[in-house]
Amino acid sequence: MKTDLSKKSIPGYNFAGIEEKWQQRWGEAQLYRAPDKPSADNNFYMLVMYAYPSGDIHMGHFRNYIIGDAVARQQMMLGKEVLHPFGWDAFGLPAERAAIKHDTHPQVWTKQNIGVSRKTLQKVGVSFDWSREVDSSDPSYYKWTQWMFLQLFNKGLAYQKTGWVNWDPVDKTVLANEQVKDGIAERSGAQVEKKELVGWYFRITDYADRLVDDLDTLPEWPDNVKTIQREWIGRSHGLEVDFVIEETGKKLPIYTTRPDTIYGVTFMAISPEAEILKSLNLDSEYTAKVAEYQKKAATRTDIERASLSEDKDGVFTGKYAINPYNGERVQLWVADYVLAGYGTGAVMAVPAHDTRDFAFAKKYGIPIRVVIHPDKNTTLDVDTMEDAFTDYGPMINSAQFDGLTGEKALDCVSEYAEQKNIGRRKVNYKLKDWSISRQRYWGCPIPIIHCDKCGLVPVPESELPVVLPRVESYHPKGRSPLADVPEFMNVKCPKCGGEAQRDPDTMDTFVCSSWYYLRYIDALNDKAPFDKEKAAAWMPIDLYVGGITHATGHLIYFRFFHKFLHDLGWVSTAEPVKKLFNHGMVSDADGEVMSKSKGNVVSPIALCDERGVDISRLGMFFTAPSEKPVQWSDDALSGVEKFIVNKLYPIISDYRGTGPDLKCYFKSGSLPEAEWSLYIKLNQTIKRVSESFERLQFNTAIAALMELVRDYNPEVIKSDELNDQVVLKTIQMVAPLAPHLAEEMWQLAGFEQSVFKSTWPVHDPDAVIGETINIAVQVNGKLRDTVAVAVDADQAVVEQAAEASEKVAKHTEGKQIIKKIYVPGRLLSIVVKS
RNA sequence: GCGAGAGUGGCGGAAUUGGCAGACGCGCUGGAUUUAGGAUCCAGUUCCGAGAGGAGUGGGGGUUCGAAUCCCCCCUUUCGCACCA
Repeated sequence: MKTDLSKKSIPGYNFAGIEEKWQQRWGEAQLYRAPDKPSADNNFYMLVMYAYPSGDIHMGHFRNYIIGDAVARQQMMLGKEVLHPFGWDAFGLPAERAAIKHDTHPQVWTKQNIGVSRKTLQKVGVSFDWSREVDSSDPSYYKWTQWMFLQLFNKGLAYQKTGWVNWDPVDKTVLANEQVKDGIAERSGAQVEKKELVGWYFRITDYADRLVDDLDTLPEWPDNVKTIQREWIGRSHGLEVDFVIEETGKKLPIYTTRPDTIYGVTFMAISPEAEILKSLNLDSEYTAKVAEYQKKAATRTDIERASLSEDKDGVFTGKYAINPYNGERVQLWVADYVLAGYGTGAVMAVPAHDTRDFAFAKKYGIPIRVVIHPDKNTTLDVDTMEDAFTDYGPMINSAQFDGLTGEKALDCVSEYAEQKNIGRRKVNYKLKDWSISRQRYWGCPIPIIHCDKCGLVPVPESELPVVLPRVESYHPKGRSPLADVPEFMNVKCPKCGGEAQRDPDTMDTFVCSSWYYLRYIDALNDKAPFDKEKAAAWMPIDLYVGGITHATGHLIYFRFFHKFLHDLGWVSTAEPVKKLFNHGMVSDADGEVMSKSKGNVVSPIALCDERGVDISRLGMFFTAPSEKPVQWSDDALSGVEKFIVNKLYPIISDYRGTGPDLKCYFKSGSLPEAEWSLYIKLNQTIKRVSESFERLQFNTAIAALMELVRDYNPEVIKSDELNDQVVLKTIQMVAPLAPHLAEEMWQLAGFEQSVFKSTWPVHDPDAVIGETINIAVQVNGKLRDTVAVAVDADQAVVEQAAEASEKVAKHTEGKQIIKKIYVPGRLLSIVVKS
């Protein structure tokens, strides 16, 4: 791929040589090395999600990282001190699985992959500061993950409990709710089972309110992510009402968001897993039936339960509960449409005003009582109702509350409960505490010691890290492989010195990724996870680029960690990230997600070897705006390849060597027309490209550069200064997108310093509009002609020009002109009466 | 089912706030050069029409001098949530 540049002694475009040369020089010059402690107001923290080292990076990573790279490089040119680090999310199940498959050790496998992936990233010229690289599976890192755990433990935010968990029967481990979708484990694809198990949890629910409320302080986060997080946290305001079990007088609290329907309760329903069920003392004729039902419910997965939503079933317990509002006695049922983990695990059932309760009541012939009407003049008839009426409306059949509606009704009914001490207002969340125990080997050990005498004892900070022992066998057995390693398990209790045992579980890898962005700031610190002052200077992250898949997982977890660290005084900001950007996914030409099993993976490294890094980058940028999904096809490269090889690179041979002052603007009238219009084109391009960068829409930036290069014709340019400004500023604008090429051209132009040390061009505000402009002329809203007028022409001049147009006259002749609307610089709209 | 977004040429996509729809690129057509063309250059390329002209941003209605852009209804599609009481 040589270009003939015979007119001057400029070598052809040899991308391989250029890439190698500059990657080496940039490395030597430590171009990407971020200052240890930046000035507080002139820094930019550019973060991309760190990578799971599975083999090599793929096109999705490539896209993600070149977006971040373009921003980082432009920020350098804007004079910012830039932190652009990278690292490895190195613990986790896939490493274990792959290691088992290849009969190697997870650590070996992981380190190998890190080596390969790092090399690829360096090869594609991403401007990471590798001196800050982190590896979450390295003791120097996970020492501090354990430290984080201990901080949470000390504040009572890390705790152990027995609970119903999501059990992955394939990977044989517990999963967090965030790792299960539609009852299917995200990683293994297995149907998740319910299991009652002891495990560690983080009390993220303590932060639920702040996690919701502070979303309002993030204007630069995409709305969809904020909405997803709000719904995931699922805050609702309601009332907890104490119903009473008739026989025993024991309280049976339920949670409702519709206190205004409380007089419509005709039965109660309890989840088969609910604790209260055990204390009911069922009569013998019901015990077996209920037990059988519980058993059946336990074998059903969540999806099965949900898919049966049309057909609700349950069993009567033989017991009754009393509604504290009206003293009514209602049947108590067990039904698996009631979730054990939400509210109190029991609900008041109002068939007339809840679809689920309605279906259930219909099935079992339970009475339905209407207590809300759509409005004052419409009444509902129980006999003809086909579905529940779930909207708000005036209360009826509700004693003293009759006539109240909506907000007011909720208020009064709640108020009454609190006065009579039969209930209390309550806020509930769908968000559950974060389950972090994993019964697997390849993870961060939990720094807790179990002592018969002292209970749960944290490992003293001075003894961190608790090192993950190197073991031969780590096959999943359903309990942690570490439990079978006595050298690891058996320790002395740090408190009493007696025999004690370590915790055999390892942590969810999302714990590791909840604070990695802070470690980058001070990656080599062995006295603390990071230095507070350095963090205060760099934080918050100015831009975080990643895929949307993390909206309910990582992006909630790490906000939680950050807030916790904020409370401890370790970080100065309440939120970690100022601007979040989700790039679109990369799929193959048929729209299929690229995966090894499908064999449709396009390797960025192969692409870059074949076509060159800069062409590959430009191809990816040009094919779609960054937020949209891309169906990758090599066809996307042909346009940008021609542009680079035939158009852009050769302009360096037109450089005349004046070394112009790039800050110097030309004055209107100082250049002949052709040159002035090129000067305007240059400045329009600078403006468009700069704006495109702000929106991360590199496709339009490239389009603008293509236009500029197309319009650039050195033969008609007499001013060497202008000519050279165009050449140099074009190189600068293309530099963040095609760094090697730009750097090479910059050097050929005679510069000794890197183009990334040069200053990003600023458009001349007096030169973005030409001397004459075209004004559109509409008649009755239809475009009839355009007229060219001087840029400073007033309405009268434009009207005159419009009148002179035959095309316009054709539509206005003999008609009465009602009005004329003039939009300065854009159009003239003439309204006529026909 | 609920919620949010999207729908523009053969294709990827442009069009800050309502103001010349289709920038830029791919593909395609014609031409030039060439032994050759999967190279390069020039011209053309939304649709209908020979032309004048007309239609046109998923479909239908509306607001406006003017709508891809705002409002209402419908269709399609992507994503999220999915018994949360």
